Amino acid sequence: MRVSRKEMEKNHARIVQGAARLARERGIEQTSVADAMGAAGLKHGGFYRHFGTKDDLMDAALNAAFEQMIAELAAGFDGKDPRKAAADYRAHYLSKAHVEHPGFGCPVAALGIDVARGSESLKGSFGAGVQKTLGTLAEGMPGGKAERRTRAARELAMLVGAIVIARASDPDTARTVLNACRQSVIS
Amino acid sequence: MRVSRKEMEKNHARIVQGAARLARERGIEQTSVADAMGAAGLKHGGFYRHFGTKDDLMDAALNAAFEQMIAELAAGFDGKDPRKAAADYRAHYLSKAHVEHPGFGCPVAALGIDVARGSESLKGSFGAGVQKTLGTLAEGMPGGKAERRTRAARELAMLVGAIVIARASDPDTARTVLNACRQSVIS
DNA sequence: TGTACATCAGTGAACGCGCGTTCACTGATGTAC
DNA sequence: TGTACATCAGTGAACGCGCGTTCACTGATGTAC
Repeated sequence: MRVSRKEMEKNHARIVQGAARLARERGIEQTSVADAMGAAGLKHGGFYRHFGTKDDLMDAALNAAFEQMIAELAAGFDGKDPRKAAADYRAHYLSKAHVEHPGFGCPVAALGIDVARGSESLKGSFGAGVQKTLGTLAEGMPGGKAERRTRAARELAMLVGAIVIARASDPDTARTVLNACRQSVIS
Repeated sequence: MRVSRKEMEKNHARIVQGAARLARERGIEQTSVADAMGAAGLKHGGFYRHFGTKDDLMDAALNAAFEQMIAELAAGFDGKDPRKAAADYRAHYLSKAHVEHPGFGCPVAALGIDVARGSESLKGSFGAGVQKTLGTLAEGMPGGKAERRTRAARELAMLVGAIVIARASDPDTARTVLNACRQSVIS
């Protein structure tokens, strides 16, 4: 039966958060509308009171995942030495926990290939998220303004590639690549 | 009707090659058995004369994609200055053509996330492919033996991350990241 | 504030579709003599 | 080499299943007075 507007907004947020987690764990196509509704404690029938299509949900979920990551990243830089913050973020990003729990991790590493196969609108949201990430990460890089941004882009590419490879490989190969990237000098 | 053993082997190879291309373009789950058979000029009904399950086909397709990439990579190193070969490979890897045509490109960048969500056997094949790739790429890196391998792992991570981000982003963001990685010093 | 009615968030059944897999069948290939 | 038969690669129809989406219905919420 009908719920209050406040309750509905909470449900909406729970659907998006659930979809953001499930999509990062299983993939966009492998996360069904019923899965996302179920994660919010609802049945699938009411889905279209919240979203026009599954694509709309996944766009919202992608944005939510980026917001989460960027908030964490920004918190790490807040009032701290930017060089140290960048080094800490790398260690955190390349951690065993991040490799093993994509559902709460970086959407670039978890959903990049899915988004590449998706709609232009999804790619727009993804690109915007990447740009915001680079903006914060650049603070921790050495050099002038343009140089910092270039280095941030390189750093993000290495981090994303390392996680993608680690998740898709046997434990030995994963360890090799993660260790190699942990030792990389930020330059 | 029945075809000769030689014809059957050719069909088998065409199914695997077609699946290797389609999986890299659309993803493993998004490539149907009928699609792979169709790409080989066959109807879907005969599939199970060639493979036990769809998973078996995708394992073969993944191995074929790695073989292709490693053969290309090795050819680039054959009899040439290893430093120059590594630089050329990077330029080739980060090219517009590679971003736009995943079907003939690196399986790490095209299928990494799919494999991460797949079976352990798929991850074993993937890890082995990564190790072989690192072995060749290491020849073009500076330093001692262990150092070269570490640098190769970092280089591959950056290349893979750059392509994943470029494919999933708007053209502006893609260009930013690709250019940043092209300029990176091999160290 | 209290009442009467309209609204609409959520439910559960139903739809058409594409999927992986199975199977009876066909007829060219492979083999035994 | 030639013949007779067994084999089996490929075909097309069929299966059960899960998917995204639709819809009639329910009853609590929101609103007009």
